[in-house]
Amino acid sequence: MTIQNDNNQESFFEKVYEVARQIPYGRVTSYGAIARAVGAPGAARMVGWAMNRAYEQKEYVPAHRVVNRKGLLTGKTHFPGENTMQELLENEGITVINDQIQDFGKHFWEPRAQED
DNA sequence: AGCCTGACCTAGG
DNA sequence: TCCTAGGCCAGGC
Repeated sequence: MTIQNDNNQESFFEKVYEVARQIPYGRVTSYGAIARAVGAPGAARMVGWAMNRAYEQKEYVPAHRVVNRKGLLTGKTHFPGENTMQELLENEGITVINDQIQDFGKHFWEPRAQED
């Protein structure tokens, strides 16, 4: 049975948050990857915006684990403080140099819509 | 109500 | 191979 029906009622943001919460500790993913996971391949920009509102969500959303496809911390400027995002990632064992995640492909985690 | 912007990505020249 | 343009959905002015 298709799971899409159940979750389809949830708005784009809700899906994004759900997927974002599934990002394992010490892993990172990209906006576009999440966009695909929620069924909106071209709406990568929206994902970033959803992350902007992530802090308003009841459940914690690891927005710091979401970067662009290059592995660059493009959203770090939107975090409180200066290197908050980088510090959070480094705290999880991810090396970040000059806003660039090292071994990005190694830490990359491809999300998938809740089909479990 | 219309135009512009935004934590991006893919495609075409 | 680098650069330019368009698309995506929602919110602000």
